[in-house]
Amino acid sequence: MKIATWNVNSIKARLPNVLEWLKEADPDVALLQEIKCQAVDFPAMEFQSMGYQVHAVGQKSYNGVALLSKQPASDVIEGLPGDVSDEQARYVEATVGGVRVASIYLPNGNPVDSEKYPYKLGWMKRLKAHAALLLASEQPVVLAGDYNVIPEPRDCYDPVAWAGDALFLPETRRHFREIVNLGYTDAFRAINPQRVAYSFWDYQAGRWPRDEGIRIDHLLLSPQAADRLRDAGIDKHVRGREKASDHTPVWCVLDS
DNA sequence: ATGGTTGCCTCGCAA
Repeated sequence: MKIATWNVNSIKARLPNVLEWLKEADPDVALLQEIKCQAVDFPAMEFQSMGYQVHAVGQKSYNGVALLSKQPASDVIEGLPGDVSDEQARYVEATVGGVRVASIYLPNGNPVDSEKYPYKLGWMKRLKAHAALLLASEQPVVLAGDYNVIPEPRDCYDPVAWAGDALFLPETRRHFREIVNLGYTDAFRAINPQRVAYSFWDYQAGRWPRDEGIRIDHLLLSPQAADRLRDAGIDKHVRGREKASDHTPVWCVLDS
C-alpha cells in the first residue's frame, strides 16, 4: 500500500500538476494539504474518474486538507480532536484498507511574537494527545502531512538562518520529538538514515534552482505500520515542473 | 539585499 502526502498550495491552481503526479506515482492513498477552498468547491469529479474516493475538509482561501483513496474510507474524522472552537481546516482522518491515515496541515506559527506561535504549539499538544490515543489502539497508523517542523539541522539548507523561525525553534522541535517519542517512526528517515533531502523550497530568492530547501513534510508511522514499512521517498522532480507547488510529494510503501 | 514569489480574491495577508 503506497501512501503519499503533498501540500499542493491551492488545488484549483494545481489541478493539472496533481492529476499528472497521481497518474505517474499511483498512490493508494493521497493526503493533500492547503487545498485553499471549501469542500463543496473541491474538484472531486476529476479524482473520482481516476478511481479515488474523496474526503475534503476545507474553508475559503486558506488551509484545507483532503484524503483520496482507491479503497473505501471509513470512520472519517474531520478536525483534530481536543478543541471544538478551532475552526481552521487542518485535519482529516479515516481508515483505509485497515490502516488509520490522517492528512495534517500543522500551523506555520510565524511570526513567532504573534498569537500564531502559541496556536501552533497548542495544536501540537492536541496532536500529541490524539497520537497517543491512536497508539493505544494498536493498529497501523500513518500520520502524514505538512508538519511545518524541521526536525534536525541536516533537514535545512541553512540552520543558522532559520534558528529563530517557528519551523525550527527548539520548542517546536521538542514538541515534534515528543510525538515521535511516543513510538512513531519518521518513514523517510527510517529508509534513508543518512540522506539530505528536502520537501519544500521557497518560491522566493531562487531557493529551488539553488536547491536550498527544508524537510517539513513527514509521514509518522505507528509500530504496527513501521513493521510493514518497505520503502519511502520524496518525488523531488515534481517541484521542478511548470506551475509547481512550493512543496513536493513525500511517500511510503507498506507491505500488504 | 528587511530582498524575493505565489495564491487567495483584495489592493493586504499568508506562506
